[in-house]
Amino acid sequence: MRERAIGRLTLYRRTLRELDEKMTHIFSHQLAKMVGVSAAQLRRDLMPIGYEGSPNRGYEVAGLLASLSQHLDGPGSHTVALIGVGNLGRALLPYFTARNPHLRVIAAFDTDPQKIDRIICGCRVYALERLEEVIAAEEIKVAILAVPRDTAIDCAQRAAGAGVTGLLNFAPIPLEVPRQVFVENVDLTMALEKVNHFAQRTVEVREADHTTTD
Amino acid sequence: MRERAIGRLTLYRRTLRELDEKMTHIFSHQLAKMVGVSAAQLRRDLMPIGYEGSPNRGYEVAGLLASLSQHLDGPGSHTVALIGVGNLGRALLPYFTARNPHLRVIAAFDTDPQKIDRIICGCRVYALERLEEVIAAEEIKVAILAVPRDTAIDCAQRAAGAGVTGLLNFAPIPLEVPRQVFVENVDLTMALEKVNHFAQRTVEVREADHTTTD
DNA sequence: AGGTGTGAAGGGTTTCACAGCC
DNA sequence: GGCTGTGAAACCCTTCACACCT
Repeated sequence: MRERAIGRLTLYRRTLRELDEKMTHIFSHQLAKMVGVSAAQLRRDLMPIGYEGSPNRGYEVAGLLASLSQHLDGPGSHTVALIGVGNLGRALLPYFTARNPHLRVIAAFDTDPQKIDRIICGCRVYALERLEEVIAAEEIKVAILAVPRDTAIDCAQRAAGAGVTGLLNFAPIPLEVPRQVFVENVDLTMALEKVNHFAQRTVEVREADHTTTD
Repeated sequence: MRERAIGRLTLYRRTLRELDEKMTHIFSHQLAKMVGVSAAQLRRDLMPIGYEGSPNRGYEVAGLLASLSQHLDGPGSHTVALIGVGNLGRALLPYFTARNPHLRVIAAFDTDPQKIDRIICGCRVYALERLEEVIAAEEIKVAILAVPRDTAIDCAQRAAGAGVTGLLNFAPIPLEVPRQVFVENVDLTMALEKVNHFAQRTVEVREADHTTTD
């Protein structure tokens, strides 16, 4: 399915999980508003998963939830590795652990001897050398890459070699992995600079408005 | 300009900054590869900023850098506020501080009395009540929102009311701000679940490949 | 020959608008 | 009447292809 739409499906699921057992049915425009999309878009996103609502009751919450989970989750293990337990990694660990019991970070890797073999947020930190060994043994398919830029490409290749097929990459550098490995880049600095650009533009627009309003 | 392209312009600038004084000229395909985009896309992204390269030398690094900065940065202050110094916020502070000397986080806000009035990474933490006061006094236009979901909408509105025109939002909820305020949403849980989905799909594809290859 | 700038084509995503249904 | 599912249109973004330049 379309890349963008998959992301939104996870938002629908997340919202529905909290609604479950508070209400049994929901209309597209209600759910859409909670997620921040248009009703038309929600309905279109739902089309490929084949779950149908009824015109006068909307969607059955439990049923839609089940259908979404079936399409979003594969048959796999739903375990995740965290590569790099630095400043950012150490924050991501509790972040994901607290939020999503369905996707569990079960192994972390770092080079710092101070961190190796410690357990952080219920997750053991291994020496980076053991990356392939642990990922293969645990059959981990998803890795979060939060290492310094210089080592990111190497780490990504090693993870892919050990069986990882999905990477959430925080390093600001293009990875080089086999075609079938899915990479989602999150570039926080880019995001902040983008916000700054449009924020500055708004200032100009406001000032322009002032001159025309005066 | 187009939303996506602006993001990439920041990547070109970041890369060029490191190249500066190591080489004086660069071709589109070289820079494009470093950033992870196609050469055609880079040239198209550069079109609106009006900086022209020469066919046999490419782009002059210093000149392009200056031109990019002129278009990306407005006339404003380039200061940022961090709202919410919890698990994620405490990581973002050193992250941005270490990376980007041009955009400085100069004020943070939290409700935890333990944190208030302390200085973290050179940034003072204020009581959340003083949000409007400090943002207005410092003329901050950009804020990073890293508060719990329940308080995000309120914080965003207060920030916008105090003069913020750009928000980098980590809370998984749609904000409600005036039209002219630019919002960039970063939903880490969505990103991870998206990766998981495609990672699982790849497993299936691989297995399908196996059956056809056998 | 091997670059750049750009019109035109292509592909993906979102919105519109409406038939069909309860 | 007000909802759903969906073809069609609109929009945005990326790639192609090529004239032009050195």
